[in-house]
Amino acid sequence: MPELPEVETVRRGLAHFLIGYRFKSAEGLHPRVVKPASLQPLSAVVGAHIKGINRRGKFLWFELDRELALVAHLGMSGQFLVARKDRPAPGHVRAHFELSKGFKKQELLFRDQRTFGWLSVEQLTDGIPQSARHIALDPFDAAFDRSAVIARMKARKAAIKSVILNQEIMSGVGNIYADESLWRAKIHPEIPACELSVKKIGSLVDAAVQVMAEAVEVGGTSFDAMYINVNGESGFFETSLAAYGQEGEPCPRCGRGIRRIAFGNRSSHYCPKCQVRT
DNA sequence: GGAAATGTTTACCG
DNA sequence: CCGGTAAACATTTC
Repeated sequence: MPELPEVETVRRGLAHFLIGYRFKSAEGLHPRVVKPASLQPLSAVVGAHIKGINRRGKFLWFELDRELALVAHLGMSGQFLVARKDRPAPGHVRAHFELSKGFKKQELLFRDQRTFGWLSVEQLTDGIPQSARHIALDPFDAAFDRSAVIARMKARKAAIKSVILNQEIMSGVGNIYADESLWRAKIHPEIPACELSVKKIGSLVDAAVQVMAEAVEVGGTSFDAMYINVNGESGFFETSLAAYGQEGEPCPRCGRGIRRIAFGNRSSHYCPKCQVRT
């Protein structure tokens, strides 16, 4: 379930287990796993040393000791698994990597049921891969400019929910955290952004940061040393969601039933009492 | 059988 | 050109 907190959890897991390792093999196992814009096949990373794992919004990349980076987007269902050879291979494995560091060996799998995720080999410009150049800073980036982002949001006529989801204004928020942030800030998802006060938009941005930070906390504890599932499943979803997926459940704040409405191809969930469209 | 599912890109329209 | 919406991508699960 990859939004920023899940991708960050994956990033931490990969960094924890793989920094310092060198790629020994790299193999795509599905015709669409390598993004068409990739400069090279996955084999271009063989021999490269992993210096770091970086992230912007929901984009992830392996920083290597060469010009190129291995970039990944998890799409809707992508996962990285640091697997063990003595365990059975799971289904839907789209790419396979072998790594080593001295005597130590690791096996990395990229799994993706729905195949909206991808991998690519790209050039970095100012440390950012080509495919993420248009993605705005996420709120955990040291250079994130809160008031500039709020001002850009305020200038939009579109519904606030599509504005908070716009990865070119602020990155990282997906459908789940959008609904949770709007619920926390008590904002109806369909209000045009320009009709909200700067203060109200500020409270929404703060709510997004807060809810995502809480999710990262929970997600960061889920590693299993034996069969390392670096997919960011956190347990956060079942226990802590106030609005998303809670249609008909009582609002944790006021007890009113959470309502679900259509939003493009998916849904918005909100409390009809706390989040009024004025 | 139908509906819905965490995301991004591209096409299209006004 | 811009902003905004809708569809497309594929598969599984409820």
